Amino acid sequence: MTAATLVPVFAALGHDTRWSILAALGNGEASASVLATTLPVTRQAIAKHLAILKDAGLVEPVPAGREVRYRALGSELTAAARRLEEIGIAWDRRLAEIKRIAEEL
Amino acid sequence: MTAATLVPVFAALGHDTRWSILAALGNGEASASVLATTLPVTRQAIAKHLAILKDAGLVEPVPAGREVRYRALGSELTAAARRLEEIGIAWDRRLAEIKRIAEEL
DNA sequence: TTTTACTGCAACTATTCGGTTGCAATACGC
DNA sequence: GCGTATTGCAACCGAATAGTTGCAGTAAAA
Repeated sequence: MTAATLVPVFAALGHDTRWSILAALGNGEASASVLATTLPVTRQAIAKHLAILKDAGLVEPVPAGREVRYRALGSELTAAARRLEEIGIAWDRRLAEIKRIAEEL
Repeated sequence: MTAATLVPVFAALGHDTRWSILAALGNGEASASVLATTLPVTRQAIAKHLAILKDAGLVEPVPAGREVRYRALGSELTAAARRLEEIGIAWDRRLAEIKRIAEEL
């Protein structure tokens, strides 16, 4: 996972409504119409969010008869998490190094 | 780290310019003015991004004489990464469970 | 003390984003 | 075949966002 693919993932995760959608999909696949019955926005708004989530690779369409269900994909999430953790550890390691040098003086 | 504090972190990470700033800070503390010499936006734009990053807890101001340097904090990043990984694993576990049930039929 | 460099605040602009309504197309159920 | 439910597309609107310029305040340096 490169940085170019990482940023859209975080952008997708940076909105409450999309977390609501992801949380709902955590209980199993659902179509935009079904999601619209429980969430306080219209089906079209949900469809847009699903497109964003799909482009980020966080969600996968599952055609089921005349409707299109969506499934939450955890793999992309864990991949992003790994990258995030690496970067965070690198920063803190640098901070610790600077602190160590400062205390030596 | 609760979901309410998690979403702003991802929103902050969902923009290229802010990643450029974070990458620059990864090489050590820097002020908005210094960052503006290398990045292709004005100091004021960088100052706004730094405020967003600070609110998300990703960055910390370090007053140094008449200037204000900023330091990248890895701790918030790793905390967010842990949460993300948990959620991703939970989703994939559910997917595997569904697949198992489907194969039993 | 005067100059200089750096920060902070405010106003303004253009674009993106989240959301809505309306309509066309299509595939299922009776 | 006919009605109905479901998706997809396009236009539109208001609010938020990313960016700019300009100016005032302030602290270091000469």
